Amino acid sequence: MVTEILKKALSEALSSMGVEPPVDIHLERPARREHGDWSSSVALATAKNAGKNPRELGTALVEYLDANRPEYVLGVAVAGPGFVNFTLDDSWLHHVLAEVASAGVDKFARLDTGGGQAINVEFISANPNKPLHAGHARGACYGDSVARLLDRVGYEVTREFYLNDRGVQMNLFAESLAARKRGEEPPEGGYQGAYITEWAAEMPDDADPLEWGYARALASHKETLSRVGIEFDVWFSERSMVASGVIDETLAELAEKEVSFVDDGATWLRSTDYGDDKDRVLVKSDGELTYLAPDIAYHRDKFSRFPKLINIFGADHHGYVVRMKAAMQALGHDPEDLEIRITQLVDLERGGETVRMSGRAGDFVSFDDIIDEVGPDVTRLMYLMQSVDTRQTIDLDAVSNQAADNPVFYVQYANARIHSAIRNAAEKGHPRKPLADVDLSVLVHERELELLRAISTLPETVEHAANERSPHTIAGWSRDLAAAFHGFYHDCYVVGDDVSAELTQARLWLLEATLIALAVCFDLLGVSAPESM
RNA sequence: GCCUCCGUAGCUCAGUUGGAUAGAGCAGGGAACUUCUAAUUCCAAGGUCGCAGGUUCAAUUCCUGCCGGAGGCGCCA
Repeated sequence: MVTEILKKALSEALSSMGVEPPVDIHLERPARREHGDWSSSVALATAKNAGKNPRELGTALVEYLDANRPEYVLGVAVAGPGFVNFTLDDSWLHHVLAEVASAGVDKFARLDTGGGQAINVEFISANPNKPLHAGHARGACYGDSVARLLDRVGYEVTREFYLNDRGVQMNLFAESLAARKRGEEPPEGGYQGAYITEWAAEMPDDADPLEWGYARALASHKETLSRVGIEFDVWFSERSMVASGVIDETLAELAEKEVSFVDDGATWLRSTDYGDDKDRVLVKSDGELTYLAPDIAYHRDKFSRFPKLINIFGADHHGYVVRMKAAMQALGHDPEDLEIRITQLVDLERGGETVRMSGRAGDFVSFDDIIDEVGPDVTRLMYLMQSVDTRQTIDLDAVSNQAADNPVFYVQYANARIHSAIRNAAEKGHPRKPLADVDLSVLVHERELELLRAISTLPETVEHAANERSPHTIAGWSRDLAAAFHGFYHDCYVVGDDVSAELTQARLWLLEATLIALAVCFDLLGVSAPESM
């Protein structure tokens, strides 16, 4: 990689003048083209320790590098307060193209920063007593895409869904189903949604409402998730922990480590010792478990299976973060190994009017409703376009009615256009030749180079997105790539009277590299890559 | 009161370990199709990066305080 060449050259230049090079020399792509292809602020960063003026150090670096030109470097200049700017021969981009084309979708922008470490990503974990609703959708799309990113950078990823399949909520659910089955109203505090009535009608007369309802809800979850390409590796049952006794084991361990205590007839977790603002009840004075006890047992179990856990929660569960980390620390785990990501809430609007997520009758906008309305690809993309740190407002009319203005279509349209151009070239007698037989150096149009520059940034973008758990970075990048492609497509014909056969071949490979980059993005985002639209 | 997130163009949002003249989309203004999909492209316009301090050669970015918005703080889950 050219960045390695430049870093090495900078390091040598610093050493030659007696300055200790930093461990990681920072290279960046200047925002402005006149600042060259690559830039380093290393002179600014090291000047102080070297006891030199940044600009003078930068000038000295440039003199050395000018006399000892690294590969690809056409020119090197000092600018501003001491930036060292490199201008490269276009051939570096031709080499990028060759590398991308030979790597293909599987290998391009696939990294090994994870080193094969096992990692567990738990997300959604909605109660198995109702269909998934709109509130689950953001966490679902985000969690799955984070898992895809981690997989791409070399982690062994397990997607896990925790099922709260016992307790008060499940009993109320069963009673509500049974009541509807008898043609009665659900009990006090029961579930009022229309889906209860629908499911009750499906339920056989001799079915156990709890077991049947549980299975029905689970099937509903799986069906909805499969529509947007989400599959879980593990569905972990809370009940299974009661059966296996690990909840009691966990409580015993907490007691043994003296991080729990009994007061007022209840058992408490001494979470204030670990930064919580109050201690939390594990076992109520009536002997019933709080939600916390099984949850701690569950995370204890996950740690027995994985060295690293990621949980994705909605904003309404953020209070849970401190106490769960406290519990894990109390059990002897490094709280850093339990990473909890919070997704902020989503407001749905229709024509500027807020859509109520759940009404008095217990009805709500379901995840399925959204997929029905805008389709799976738009659903995923609209949730992934934006950082989960910000509250999101989605106008369903805007994303469905004005589909033409939707970024999803903009990016997918690029994919379709590429396939169209390839088909056209083949029909006009220009099947693509093997890469080795094609001269890529004929790609000199600014649009071509711009597209190649864009493609070249995908590996670092994937690495960043994975590290930051930020799929929206990929969504934004794919938009930029599509823009670079559309610009190229507009100005550069692949086949035409003014286009030589050699140039057609080189451009066909440029299309191939663009397809590869798009395919990587589509995979990470979980959307489809249409060959025509 | 405490905790989390947010505050950047008219609107929705990016902004990569702090970097050069802060970027996109949409809306609004002006252009471009005899050839591969105009679901496109190009040009112009649009900014007190909430406010005030601090650290730094350099702050939208880091720190502190304040203002504003959202959410959470139960022997509910």
